[in-house]
Amino acid sequence: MKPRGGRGGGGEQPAVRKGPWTAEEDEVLLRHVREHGPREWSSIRSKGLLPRTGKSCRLRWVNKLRPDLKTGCKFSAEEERVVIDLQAQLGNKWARIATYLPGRTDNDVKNFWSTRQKRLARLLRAAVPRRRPGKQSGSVSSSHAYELPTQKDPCLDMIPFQGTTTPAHHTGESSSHEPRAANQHRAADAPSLGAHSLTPPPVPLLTHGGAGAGHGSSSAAPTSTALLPFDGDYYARDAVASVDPLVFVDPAACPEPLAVVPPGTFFGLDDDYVHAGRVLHPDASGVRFDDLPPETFDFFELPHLPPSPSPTVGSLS
DNA sequence: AACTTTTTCAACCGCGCAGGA
DNA sequence: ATCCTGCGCGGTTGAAAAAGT
Repeated sequence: MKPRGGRGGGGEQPAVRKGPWTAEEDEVLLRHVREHGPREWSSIRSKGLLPRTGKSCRLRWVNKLRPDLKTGCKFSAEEERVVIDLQAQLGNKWARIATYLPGRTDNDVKNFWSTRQKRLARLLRAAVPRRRPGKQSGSVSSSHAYELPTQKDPCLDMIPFQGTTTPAHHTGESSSHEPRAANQHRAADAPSLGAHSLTPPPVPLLTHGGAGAGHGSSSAAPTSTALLPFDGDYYARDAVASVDPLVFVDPAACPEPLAVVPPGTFFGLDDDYVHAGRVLHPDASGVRFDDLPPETFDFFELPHLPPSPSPTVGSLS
């Protein structure tokens, strides 16, 4: 990464430096925080401690130097679930979502989400050319039993994390994931949340159209709402095992299935999908309906969905 | 081994809000 | 009431690293 060209700073202050931080700069910043706390960012430059803007200093602290950060570890299954659920409820309120994830920053969450979106979009795009829009209702792939999801399709209620919840799933199996503990400890930090895990107050989760949900369309009145318990691991892993499946998993992040989409829930998955990228197979990357941007579903000719609303989240905002 | 593609992550930018003058 | 300043947030960019061919 080459340093990006800086602009001249104003007045007598040294030119603003941009680009990667050096260890020396980090040290200066840390010292400042030690002495003054994580504030007065602007004074760092005005005092000539660093040729960095206050914003830059704050960002560096928040994203890299804070002592409580989880660095270098991928999002766990639990964290993924939290992000996905909260994104569906809050929209792209990354900072807010990050408060539910100890050791994660808004930048982490943002990056995680956008990576996911890109990956999923790419996967679907790779698959789309096989079918042209229009005309072929229900003909996703005649050689497969899968059906196109429609907004009314109850299958959509099977969208992972939302419809697959079963009370019986809570087996503690997932407790092997360290994030559980993390979330528990965080619960105390999130006053607006209830006690269990991150447990936000019951908020209607969108249970249809991953398309909408994926865009933080919390204000888009869900056609059906399910007040899910927001249980620590409502991945229905147990149920998962009994359903066949397209178990979408990110093997790197989670050794266990995250969720399952029974046949027919998704779309005609054929070899192309597999070829397109490690998906749709028990060892595939995490793919969930509600991850997908609406445009991803254009191809399915879903009824027109309202534009992604601003995340007016009733009980969480 | 070399090259290409994809993913990850650090950092910047612009905007909006809040608080103080 | 208005302006200014600092801060925080969300979106975006681009380099480095990893994975794939």
